[in-house]
Amino acid sequence: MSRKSAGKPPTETSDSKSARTRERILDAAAHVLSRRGYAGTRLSDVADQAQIQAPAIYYYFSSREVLIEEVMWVGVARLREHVAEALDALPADTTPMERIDAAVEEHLRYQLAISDFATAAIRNAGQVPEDIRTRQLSEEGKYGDIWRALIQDAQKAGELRADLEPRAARMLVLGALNWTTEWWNPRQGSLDVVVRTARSLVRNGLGAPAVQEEGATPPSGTSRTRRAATTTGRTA
Amino acid sequence: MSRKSAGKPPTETSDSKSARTRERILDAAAHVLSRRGYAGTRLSDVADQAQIQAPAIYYYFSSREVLIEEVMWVGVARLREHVAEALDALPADTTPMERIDAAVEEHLRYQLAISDFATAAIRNAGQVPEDIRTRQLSEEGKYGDIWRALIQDAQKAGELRADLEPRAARMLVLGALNWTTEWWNPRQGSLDVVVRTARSLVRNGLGAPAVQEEGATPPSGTSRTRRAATTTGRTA
DNA sequence: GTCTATACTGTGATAGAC
DNA sequence: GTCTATCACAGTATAGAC
Repeated sequence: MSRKSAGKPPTETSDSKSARTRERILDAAAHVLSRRGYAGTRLSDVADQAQIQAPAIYYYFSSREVLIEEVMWVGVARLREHVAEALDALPADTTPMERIDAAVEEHLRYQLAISDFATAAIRNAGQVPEDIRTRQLSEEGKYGDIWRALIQDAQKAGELRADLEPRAARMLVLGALNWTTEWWNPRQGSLDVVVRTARSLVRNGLGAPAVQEEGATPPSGTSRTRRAATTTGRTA
Repeated sequence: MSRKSAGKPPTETSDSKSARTRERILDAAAHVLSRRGYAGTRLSDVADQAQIQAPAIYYYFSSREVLIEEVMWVGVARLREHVAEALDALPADTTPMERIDAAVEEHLRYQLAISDFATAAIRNAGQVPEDIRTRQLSEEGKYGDIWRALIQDAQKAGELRADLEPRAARMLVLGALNWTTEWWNPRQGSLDVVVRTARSLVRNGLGAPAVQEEGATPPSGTSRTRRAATTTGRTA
């Protein structure tokens, strides 16, 4: 909310050519930022990637810093919105552990879909200047809150193993998920396999052994697992 | 192995003043590299941190790139050596899952102890130039091999849950561990708690439920857990 | 071994044409 | 809206004093 773009940026959220160019610059910046890092991100490279000339960037973003900050922000904010919506769409009687299961899947699929933004935000979190970092931390905090609640609910329901410290458990799980951008590659193994393994790892890592309800969340098949646990019950 | 340092670097591995200065520069470079990133690492900042003047760096390292590459290399290599030695010290009858348990603990404790080097290697893995990256990947591969073997052994022994894809499981676990440098802070919760939570998470996440052998690896107490599973059996 | 002084290169940002 | 031209500055690397 309240991106502090310069003074002239064209009618935001419109679908004009201008808005599309702006989005192209943002995509290009995410691409460069994720591979070259904060200090290594040159506007000339962003411009090349976006197929415009460097000075044109200043028409849409008031400075290099503002552009980079928006990329980092988008990386976390879109992920949070996506996961939050998916969780809201779950039926009311979904158990805490099933909700965690769904969050793992949605986080992974979305993060790997917008991997340039996610990777940019992840890799550069600790390398940006203080002022960007402060605002970024508050955005990351919002996403962390979602997971804090998920785990707290599981704990209250007695579904969380007792020897786990909630904060450490949460960060370890998020670490496992975030790290996927560093090694997963669409050409090297299917996404479904990663999702299935991650769900299993997290569910069994956090939860008390077994006690599987009927039909709820079977050990999952292979590919069509997708929205098994998340949207299935929508009609129920 | 075979660091390609310039032409004059003083009698390596000696404990001369020269060798100590070299180590100070390396530490300083790790410090700066982990917070500023590859492109943002300025030799003047490294020099400030090491309490020398910038040009003095060139007496010990032939170029900025060589210095940075050595930092990245040290980050992974020392971790690998540490974990490998700890695993070798385990008694011969240690079960595969107990070995994984020990590896988790050793990885965490060592990584967080040399966090500047580890963080530098982790954050910049995807941002360094192609040639450094290539050599770095081979070093990371060696460490990955250790974990590949650990998980393969567990699989052969039937201790690994069947719905886990070995490679994905390995990378997810390593991600959870690596990511700790991003959030763990000595002043914010004890290391023992993190280690205990991580061990529990991984053991239950990877392994078949329960089937706890007598006395082997109890759910662990609180702090003195340290070398419980790792060195205990040294005499056995 | 370490410092002072300096050459050289590359990049962020702006002014102003089209 | 986008480009050409240009400025100012930061940072690597080296030569050479001590």
